[in-house]
Amino acid sequence: MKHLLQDLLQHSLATLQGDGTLPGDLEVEIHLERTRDASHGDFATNLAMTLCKPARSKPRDLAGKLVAALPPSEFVKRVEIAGPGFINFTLTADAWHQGIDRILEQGEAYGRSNLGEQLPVQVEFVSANPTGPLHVGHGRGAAYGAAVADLLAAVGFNVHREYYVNDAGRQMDILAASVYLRYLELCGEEFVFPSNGYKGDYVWDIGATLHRNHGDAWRVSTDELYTDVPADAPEGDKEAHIDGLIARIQSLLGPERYREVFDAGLNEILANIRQDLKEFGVEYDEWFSERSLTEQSLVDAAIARLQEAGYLYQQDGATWFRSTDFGDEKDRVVVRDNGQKTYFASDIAYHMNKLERGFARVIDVWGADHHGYVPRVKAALQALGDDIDRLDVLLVQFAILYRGGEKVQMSTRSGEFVTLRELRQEVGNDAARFFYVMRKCEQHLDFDLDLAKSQSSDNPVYYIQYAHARVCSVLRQMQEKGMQWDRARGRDHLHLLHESHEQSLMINLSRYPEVVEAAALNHEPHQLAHYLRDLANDFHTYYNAHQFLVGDEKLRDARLNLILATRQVIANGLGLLGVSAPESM
RNA sequence: GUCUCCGUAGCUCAGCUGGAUAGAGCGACGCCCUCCUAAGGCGUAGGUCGCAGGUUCGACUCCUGCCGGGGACGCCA
Repeated sequence: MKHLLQDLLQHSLATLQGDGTLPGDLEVEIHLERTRDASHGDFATNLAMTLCKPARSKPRDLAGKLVAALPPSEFVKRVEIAGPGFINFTLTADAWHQGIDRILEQGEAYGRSNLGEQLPVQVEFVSANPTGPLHVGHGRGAAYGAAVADLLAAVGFNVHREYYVNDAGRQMDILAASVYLRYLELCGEEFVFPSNGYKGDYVWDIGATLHRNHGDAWRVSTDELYTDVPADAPEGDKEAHIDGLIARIQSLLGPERYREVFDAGLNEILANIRQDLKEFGVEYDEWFSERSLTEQSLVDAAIARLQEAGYLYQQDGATWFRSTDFGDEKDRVVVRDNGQKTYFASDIAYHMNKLERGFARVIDVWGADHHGYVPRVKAALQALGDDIDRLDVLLVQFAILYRGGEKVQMSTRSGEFVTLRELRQEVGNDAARFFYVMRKCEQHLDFDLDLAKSQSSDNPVYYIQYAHARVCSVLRQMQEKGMQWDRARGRDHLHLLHESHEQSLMINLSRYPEVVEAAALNHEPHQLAHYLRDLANDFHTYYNAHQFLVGDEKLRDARLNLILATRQVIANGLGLLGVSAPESM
């Protein structure tokens, strides 16, 4: 409907450009908005106000000319010029009625479009290190990333969902060492577990599996293990301690056995993460291995390209990237003085690879704590001659859990954090998915566990789902009463719907495609969440005010068409957010 | 210190990329089922949009500077 009016205005503009009222080379975006006040009609545009300068005419005069040049349309009931120069459109009842019919006609496809023209877009999200289970912070990235991806797909982009698996690097070595130490403990060795090691119970479990498979065959004595290993904190340096242990374990086990320990941890935890996300309704097209970058020498290739471009230099034994040339605060190390490449180096290679894969747009969903990281990644891509406008980094703030009005304390230290799985078990997938995307991503999220669990209208998820279930319930009642719904009869009598509740429901239903479009293009699923709440409110109000299963079958079917259309839109909208639409509650 | 996000009703937040008289929910108060789920609905009260400038026909929205709060600033990943 919005696009139709925009087309009409486009014609009008072309006419005025043709007769010289407006400059012919003018490129204008027609801004059309829903009116807040019914006395201003249904849609309004400020076109005449924005164009009065190039037209060198008064806004209201120009508005008059624009209106005069509008092609006629069966859906436009009235066009008025108001205020400083707004052009207000009032649509005919037919226009709204056709909208209802289109929803029933299109069903699940209602709200989808081909705006994206199947342009390939990559959305990379979650990408948590496989060093432990996903926690509630990752959950927000998962729900948000999945919703953004689904929204983009809904408006016609060819979306590629990807998880970057950090299966290389020091943190994974620390995990491997932690697993092996737990294994040694099961063999009967006694020592103080490193302060920097991973202490979660899951590390025990992996160590136990290792012990089951190999018995004491891979055991080494504590004395042997700690030879030449620097002391741990507080006397010594915890980083040097863990690095020393890793090196010692690597040499004692040899490459093959070490790799098995390493992979035991990696595979177990990654499998857990995949299962968790799958149960959360989050699916990926690709799990991209960091290790594969190294194996294909892509990291070396990236460093070589930066070298050729002249942006690398040596200092203090390390290799630095001159990111300050591109606005970063300071230069960054890509190869450490010990010869190890930094995480940043593989990230350059990864992003280079992403762009080479031909995505028109690459979207990274990161935790907001990585925000300082954005300039250096963009700097690297710029140095490599890539178009950094193809990369969007969306930063997601952490979620803070509240229970009984109190903040739930969490710390990643010593494994004391709430996992995503625990959250899902406590409040359910639907509430978790919805609550996570209720707020703008860059905003701190106060996640009220009690509210998420409550089955009342206070809880927006239940409120919306209940609207859906109520429509289903009406249909069940209809059948019990032996009534039949005839969609065509309903369609032919939509003109009987003249209650104000019916009108506002129809108007809101017609907004849905616009909401999906805006939510997708702005990467703001919360817009859809708020819309659905509003729509459900319209429905509940209507439900309370009027009986649907009335004796007059013409009116009854018209009303059923309207509420079935409502059900469809709620189901479609919830679906895009990964929330179910139950038939009964 | 630098960067970044935030500041709108008592609380939690919207505000459609600059529009017309600033909106919801919760909480408070007062109401509504011989009726398709009261897991619902209606009404009332509640605001110097942090402060001060600027940009213009027009600012909650954009710019600058303050004030207040969260977060980030490693040869970690």
